[in-house]
Amino acid sequence: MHNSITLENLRVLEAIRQSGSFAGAAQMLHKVPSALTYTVSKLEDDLGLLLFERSKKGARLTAAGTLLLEQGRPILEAVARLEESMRAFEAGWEPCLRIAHDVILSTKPLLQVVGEFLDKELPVEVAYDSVAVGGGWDSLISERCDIAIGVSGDIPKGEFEVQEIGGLSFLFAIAPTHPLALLGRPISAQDLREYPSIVVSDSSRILPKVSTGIFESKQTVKVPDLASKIAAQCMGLGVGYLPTHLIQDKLKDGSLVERECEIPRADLTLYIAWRKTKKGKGLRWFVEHLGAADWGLSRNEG
Amino acid sequence: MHNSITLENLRVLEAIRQSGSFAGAAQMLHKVPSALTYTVSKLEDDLGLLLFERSKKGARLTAAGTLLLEQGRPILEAVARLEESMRAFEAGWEPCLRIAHDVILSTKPLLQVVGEFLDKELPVEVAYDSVAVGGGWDSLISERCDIAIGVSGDIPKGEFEVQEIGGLSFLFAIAPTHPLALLGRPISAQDLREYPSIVVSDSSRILPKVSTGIFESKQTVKVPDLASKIAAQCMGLGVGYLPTHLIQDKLKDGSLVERECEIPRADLTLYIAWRKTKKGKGLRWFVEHLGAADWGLSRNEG
DNA sequence: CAGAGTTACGCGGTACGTAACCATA
DNA sequence: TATGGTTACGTACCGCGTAACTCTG
Repeated sequence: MHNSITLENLRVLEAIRQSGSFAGAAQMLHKVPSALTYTVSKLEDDLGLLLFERSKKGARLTAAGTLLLEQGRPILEAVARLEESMRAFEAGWEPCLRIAHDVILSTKPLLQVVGEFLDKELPVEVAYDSVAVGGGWDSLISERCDIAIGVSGDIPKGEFEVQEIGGLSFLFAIAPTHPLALLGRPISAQDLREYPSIVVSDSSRILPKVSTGIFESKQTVKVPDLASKIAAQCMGLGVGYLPTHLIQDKLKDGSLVERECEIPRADLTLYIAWRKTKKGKGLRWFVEHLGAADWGLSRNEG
Repeated sequence: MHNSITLENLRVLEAIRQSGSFAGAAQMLHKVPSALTYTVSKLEDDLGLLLFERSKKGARLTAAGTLLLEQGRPILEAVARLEESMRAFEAGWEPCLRIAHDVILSTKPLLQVVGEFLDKELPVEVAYDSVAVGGGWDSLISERCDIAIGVSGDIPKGEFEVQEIGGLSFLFAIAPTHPLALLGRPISAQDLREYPSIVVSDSSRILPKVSTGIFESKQTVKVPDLASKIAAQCMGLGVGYLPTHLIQDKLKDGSLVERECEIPRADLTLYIAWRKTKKGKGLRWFVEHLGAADWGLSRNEG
């Protein structure tokens, strides 16, 4: 009476319902009709309910049978998904892959790669999160992600592996109406002190704070992300270096103009990074495809 | 390799996880440890994955085991619910009970009874729907509900059973500012023709339309439900009979006043109705409790 | 040695195949 | 007679209990 419902039972019921007869279901399941008679009869008197109306022309579900299968079908589907999950896990596909994406990079290439991955219809859940400039290492170290895209600078030694995805250069770009744009000569440190700078807040929680783009300015405006910084500089709120690849269109339509600045901003090499211990196929696949994606950066190779 | 996951397997895994050891789980399941070793080992090499890290102090789930059980636990719960459903069905509780509630009645007693029923924690889904005045029979006949509350008039013969819940009387009640309120004498049919009537639209789809409260008026305003009709008459938009029990407060605070009208409106006896063929315990229970509820109607009995 | 897990072995039940039987179109 | 369901019966396997072994605290 207890635990009489098994997955095999449900599969048998479902097969009978689908084919409309015990005989048809027996074929589907590579069994003989008498086996199904046995199984169904046993279940029926375990439950104390008739599940099929038998006729000489086939079998149809009773109300009880319908109720059972209506709730049973989703269970079978869940089990099928679970089996698929386990097969994938056995084949080396991790059940979940978390990607941290530095906002300094466009999301388009990432989304494209994610889309390609989803086409494989694997039971691998992909989660991605945008992190502030420089937040990738932090996310990786604190195990909030498995892959960080767009990390740079010193590589925390030992447990991580990296792959270069390109170089990032900066331009000192400001609104054409800004006083510094009209200067007519290279901008000096002295000039900079006279005007506010726009600074992206660093949301890194573990690594020491690395302020990117801080000049010695009399005022600074903190903004949450690079898009805001670009917007702020377009409005002439302040000045600062911006990643070349993100402001091509702004330079073209004149929202921003490039100026020479005496305080240089070193080029940055960006990487994808992940833990050496993680060896899932999903991670491999993503490292490979993210590495080959076009992030709009300068590349040394090819 | 296929269909290696069974409910019994999952139950065993869950017991081991809970107790933290094969020995403890064996006790829980009234089995011997070797049985679990057998079961788990078999599953493990069916899946090709280690599910537990065995130590001399117990057993802990591996990543694979965690994945399996994380998806497996909801499946076990679903099966438990399913078994409960079947037990209830076997005991005579139908899986779903649909109640049609005539808007002429307050929902409060209904909700109270539904609340009591839910306290029994049976796997019976209760659905209720409000139907327009007189829509109960229609809903019942077309199998859109199992119980109709507040039906009246002729009883479609044969296949239905009914139980009286009380009588419904009507008052000719209108806004105190309405010209007919100031008439100073009983209102005649002639008087009525001079002013708009408020009529509740009948949403009945199968039975012939029975217009409730249609006078021969030069104008009629169709409203979707009784609440709207009351509101409309309070605003002086028109006149008509209203159920006594629904306008007690309006009469008390003076939003409506009662007037005598020469065109009478017969009292109505209201019933609960259901199909004779339906014999579920839920239906029984609801008929009994809905019949005993206080609908604010006049009762003949005790 | 107490308590964990595993292995070897034997038994009982049960799910299933074979086969014979019955009923309908 | 072709098709579908049931019953009777024999069997193979599988899950489980018994028992002996191993390892740690």
